[in-house]
Amino acid sequence: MPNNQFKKGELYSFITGKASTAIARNLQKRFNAAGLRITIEQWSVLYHLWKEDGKSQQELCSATFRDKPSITRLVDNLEKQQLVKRVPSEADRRINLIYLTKHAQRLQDETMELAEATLNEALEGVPGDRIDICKEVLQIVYDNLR
Amino acid sequence: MPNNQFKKGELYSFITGKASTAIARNLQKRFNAAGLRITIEQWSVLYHLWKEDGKSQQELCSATFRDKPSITRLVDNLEKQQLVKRVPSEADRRINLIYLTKHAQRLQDETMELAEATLNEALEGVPGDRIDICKEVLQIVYDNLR
DNA sequence: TTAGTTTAGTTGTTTAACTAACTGTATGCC
DNA sequence: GGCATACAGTTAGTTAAACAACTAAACTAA
Repeated sequence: MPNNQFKKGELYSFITGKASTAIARNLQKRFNAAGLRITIEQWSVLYHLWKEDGKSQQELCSATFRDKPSITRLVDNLEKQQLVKRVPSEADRRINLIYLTKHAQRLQDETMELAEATLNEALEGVPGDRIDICKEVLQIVYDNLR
Repeated sequence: MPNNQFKKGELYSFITGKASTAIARNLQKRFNAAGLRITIEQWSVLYHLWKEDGKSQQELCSATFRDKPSITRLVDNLEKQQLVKRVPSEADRRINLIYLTKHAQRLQDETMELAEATLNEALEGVPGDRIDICKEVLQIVYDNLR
């Protein structure tokens, strides 16, 4: 059966992403309260560098689902805050490799704990198997539209 | 059982809302392709006015989950494009009531069809009962954090 | 009635997203 | 080698979000 049987009223929240907006705001507040002067968008870049340092800007584009100008400016701002450093690739001089500074390395544990706290608050009362289904649906949505 | 049993890897997508970003971009492209010069954010304001015309800016804040400055500027831009009109309330002169113009009324059917098309594409292959669960989880997340 | 408070909306500043146009480097092909 | 093309990243301009500070109107309580 086709799935245009969802009701019109459901349309809005899916499109506007109220849930993920609420999550992002909650985490940003936690960062602010902890005196961390980084934005969620900056954190999302650091997140992928913590997983693997020295990614190119292009790789950060794919990883964070952002376009090139967005990454240029995020890296600009992260560099101003001395959290990352652009290093031209030896092999291909078009490429910048982005490396974490010591300062940014130290942010990992604290911010990941805050992120987990936000998710625990967000998902309170939701059984694990429902979270899994939700996650799977969102992954399919992402794959369908990418 | 507590639900901090979700794996770290799941953390990122929930927070960054990649799925809703993908949905919004897809719908924006459909608007552009149809020659409609409105943003998703503007559409989200119109959406609530189509449901009930003449809302105050404050009511639009709650409905769209945006803050007051955001609504001020969205209404500014919608007014520039002759899509809405600010009308000072007779009863309380602090309040602006926002009314759709004829032009905006005509946009409803076309944009709603495009939004449904986006959601059909996004949710292709997802059984209806899984969509329901996903929607419920996102609603709980929103309620938990609001 | 008037002083203090709340409410509705606006303005200013910084950060980010999107599009388009641009620079510089690498690659592929003849 | 030289030219076309593709690729990595930057710059410019518009729209939007978050936060703080502000104006004006309405309410409250002495």
